[in-house]
Amino acid sequence: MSDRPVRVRVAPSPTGDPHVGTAYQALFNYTFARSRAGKLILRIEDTDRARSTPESEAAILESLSWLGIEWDEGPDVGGPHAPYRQSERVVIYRQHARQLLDAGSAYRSFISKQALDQLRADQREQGWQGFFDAEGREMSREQSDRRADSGEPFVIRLKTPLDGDCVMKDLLRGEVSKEWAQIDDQILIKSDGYPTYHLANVVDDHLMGISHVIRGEEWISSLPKHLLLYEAFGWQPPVFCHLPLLRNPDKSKLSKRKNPVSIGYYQRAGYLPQALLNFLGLLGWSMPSGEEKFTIDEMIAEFRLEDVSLGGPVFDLRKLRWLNGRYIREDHDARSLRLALENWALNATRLESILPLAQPRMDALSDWGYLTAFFLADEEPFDPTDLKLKGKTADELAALLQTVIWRLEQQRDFTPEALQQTFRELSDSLEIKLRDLTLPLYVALTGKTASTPLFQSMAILGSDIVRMRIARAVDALGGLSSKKLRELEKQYEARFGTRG
RNA sequence: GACCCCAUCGUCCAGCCAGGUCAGGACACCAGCCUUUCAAGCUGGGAACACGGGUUCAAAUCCCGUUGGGGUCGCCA
Repeated sequence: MSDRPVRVRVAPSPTGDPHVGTAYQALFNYTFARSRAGKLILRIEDTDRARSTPESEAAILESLSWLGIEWDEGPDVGGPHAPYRQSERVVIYRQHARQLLDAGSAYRSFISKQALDQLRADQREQGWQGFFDAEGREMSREQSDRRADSGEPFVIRLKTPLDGDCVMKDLLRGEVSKEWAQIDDQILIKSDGYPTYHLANVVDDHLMGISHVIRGEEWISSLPKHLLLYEAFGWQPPVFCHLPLLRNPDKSKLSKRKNPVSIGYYQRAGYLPQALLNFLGLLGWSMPSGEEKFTIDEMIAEFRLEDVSLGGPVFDLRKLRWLNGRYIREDHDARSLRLALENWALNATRLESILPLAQPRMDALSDWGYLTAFFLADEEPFDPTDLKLKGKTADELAALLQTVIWRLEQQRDFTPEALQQTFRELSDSLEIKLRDLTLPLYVALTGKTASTPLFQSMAILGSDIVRMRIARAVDALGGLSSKKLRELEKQYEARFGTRG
């Protein structure tokens, strides 16, 4: 299988902000592909039709391009295996699911979602770790067809062995084995007719000729299901390589609650794409020479997949900042730095969007600097004692600001009008006067109690920086315990529906 | 909780696979130098093989156990 042409893929799910974890996976896939004269395929895994959005997909492509990751095939550039968006390949998955049904490797399950919980609990009680639908497994094909034809809702499940071991091979870990009894009969086709990740990724990886699946460690526990699918189809599986997961400073899986994770944030905060990519390359891998500053091409020249280390690396912002500083100091003269600055934010368009907000507050041209500096910053320092809301304790305000962050996470349209609308609704439903609600936000966002108009300023700052600054305000107020957070989340969902 | 993965300075890595130099580099931290200040730069410093058993003349390196961390246990990916 090592003779096969190298074809790897990065397969993000367009369900939110472009994530640095995606960039990390993309970098290693890209580097591996280039080092082996192979191809990188970008595939959009949008089979979760409730959460996938075109905006998110566009943002992901844009972020990866910004970083300098180049893919050879993808939804935007096409390729011999188009389409590269899973929502456009549903027919293919259904055909393959049918094939599995015919072969007896999968079965229809007619259990309702409610009954499912009970059944699962029962099986657990009997000491069964996986899950299977005995009725569905036994059901004759005729009966199964009849019930399906009559319009009864169903899912298609993979028929997993009830005993024995599954022996898997991981490029970095060697052989890993797991009891089949631990593995549930994975749903392949959901009741909405869309495939789950497990089916879609195996079918696509095969059809697209993927030679190596390089993905996050979180997938290792579902590898048996994937392997079983390859076997059921009679396909040769690719080489699997699970990369460690990026971590928060407390070692938990990198999450937006504890660390900025959106690529867009790093862009807006003034990090250079080369530096961010270089930094990501330092996590789990190093140059043989020990040099820590390197270009992607230099990395490609030295990269060997088997050299990746397995400890979950902490995403250390301080080191990223240092590296970024080296790029700024070592790779630029005044002219090219000016260009970088213009490219980043110091350009006519951005300035002309900011200026109308400052103009009414300017008596001299020199007022411009202090009035608008916060537009061009990452963090904006504020006086924590300014962070208050009439009749609310610090804890209550923290909770309130967290609610605002969640609400903003769902805000696709970040125009002043849309933001105003959102905040009016927020103020109504929280029964807080809009004036009062916005005051702490001025402090968090602009560093001052009085500044340029909030919603217009927010629109210019952009969602990533806005949410980060509010999150920092929450921290400044003492933060929220995880218990408190869970409570708050419940209240939030009761009030505004489920969050992303 | 069950299963799986992982384990070198606070953090990121090198060393491990082919046991044998004071365990090396970087970030951060501290000190000094340079300097009109602050950075940057330079020099130096403190800082780790999780623990316990084996195997061996010899273990960070190989094996087992313990502990710790992480992941998974969805009609999310």
